[in-house]
Amino acid sequence: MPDPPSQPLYLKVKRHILSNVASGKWAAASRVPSENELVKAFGVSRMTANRALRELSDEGVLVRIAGVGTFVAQGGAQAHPLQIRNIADEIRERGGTHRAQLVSLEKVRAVGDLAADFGVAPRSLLYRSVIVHHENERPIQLEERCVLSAIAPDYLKVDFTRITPHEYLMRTAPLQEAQHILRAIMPDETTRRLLQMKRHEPALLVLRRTWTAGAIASAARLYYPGSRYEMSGRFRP
Amino acid sequence: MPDPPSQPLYLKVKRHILSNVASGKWAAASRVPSENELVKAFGVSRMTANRALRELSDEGVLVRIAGVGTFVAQGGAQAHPLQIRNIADEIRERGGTHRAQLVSLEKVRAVGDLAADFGVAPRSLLYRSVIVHHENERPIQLEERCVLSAIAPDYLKVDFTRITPHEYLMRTAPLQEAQHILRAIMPDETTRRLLQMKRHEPALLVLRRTWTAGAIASAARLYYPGSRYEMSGRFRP
DNA sequence: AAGTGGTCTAGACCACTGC
DNA sequence: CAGTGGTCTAGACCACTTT
Repeated sequence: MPDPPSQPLYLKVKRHILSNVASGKWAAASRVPSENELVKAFGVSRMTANRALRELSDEGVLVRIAGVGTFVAQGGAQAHPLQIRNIADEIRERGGTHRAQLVSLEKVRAVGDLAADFGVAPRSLLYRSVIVHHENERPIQLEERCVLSAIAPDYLKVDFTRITPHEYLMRTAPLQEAQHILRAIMPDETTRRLLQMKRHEPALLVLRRTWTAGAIASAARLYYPGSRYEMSGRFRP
Repeated sequence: MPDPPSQPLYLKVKRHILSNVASGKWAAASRVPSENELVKAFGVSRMTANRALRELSDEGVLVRIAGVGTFVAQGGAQAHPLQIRNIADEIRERGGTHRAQLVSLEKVRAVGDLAADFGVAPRSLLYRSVIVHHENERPIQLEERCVLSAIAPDYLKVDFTRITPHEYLMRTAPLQEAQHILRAIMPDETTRRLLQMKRHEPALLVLRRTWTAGAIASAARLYYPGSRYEMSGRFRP
């Protein structure tokens, strides 16, 4: 079948299953199609169906039992101290007012560090937004975000003073997985000025990458002034 | 080749690569054997070699670049901010050696903020330990911890060069709930010296409080050098 | 042109579970 | 017994990078 391999077949199968699980159409503990059923339904080889199911199992979405079948995993009710929250909601909950200042919004090619940092192929088309979020007119977060153009084709037309990238992306590409990296750093001069920080004041840097069906959908660098921000979370192990 | 499949072949290949990476024989950024080289070396098919390399790539051990090769990933000091981990285990998992340097271990009275933090009456009896944890003889965490004397009566007699406070407390007072607060700060002079940090280098401060049966059992201030440490976590929302 | 990784196929054998 | 997942093979085509 010499189809135009626009995207890998195993990803198509993964996405099909993921969307059914995410929408709740396939409830937890319910059975998903077996490898042979997927072979017939998608016209792929068993190895390809196997890879889709195996990866979803590795990711915790499915549970496989040899000789029995494959089932939707129980959705763990876990509390995460580092939630993915919308900064505007966060500020409003504290009773503050949120304002977004758009610094730049453009189309870029992933080259060098960008491709490596964000884990995409070199020269991929990305959209990049830089926004300063203010709480009560004081800058509290500098958000530098890159998104895959394929995920959000209209990204450049969005009015990010009215809606945050987080809100927009949640609508168009519901995330499945996220990675956070936290560092304490000294901000560079540009970052320092945008956040109106004093000299020698450290910043908290959060690198956040979100994934949809195995592909990175969006990567963000979030800078917080050390003196004005803290992250906290409470949970039960 | 109908060998006794005592263990999957792709796991043998993975283990071979992992042991070479963990032992440092294959340094970061160095090249690992290509799929075809593994095919010859292990007598497996290319699909099997591919699976071994792909999974190690998914796990962050390797980085693969199509058309170029497969390389050992840069392994930084990493921890999950969401988990409460034992720093000694964390270091050992990275293949490093852990050493604890006891700075002080004493009995203190809860006064002022300390009493408020713990929610105990002023002048209550607390135990306080200050320890510098080293990874490969470089300081990586300064742990300043206070525990309720009622929770751990023998705290002052423990040899904290052999067991971490975390390990000890897990035995005597299994925690039920925890709170984390993360900040980027400039360390004071004492902290800076204990962690052998450069001037103007920021630190990551984690305030951790744990509860047992509704009462605070322990409160810790964990300082990490910003240049030598990062926390990361990956999860599904 | 040669080598790399990325994907895919159409078979195969195995151990296991449920009927 | 038929069905399941777990693994493996020997090919194949592709896009890419390096030489």
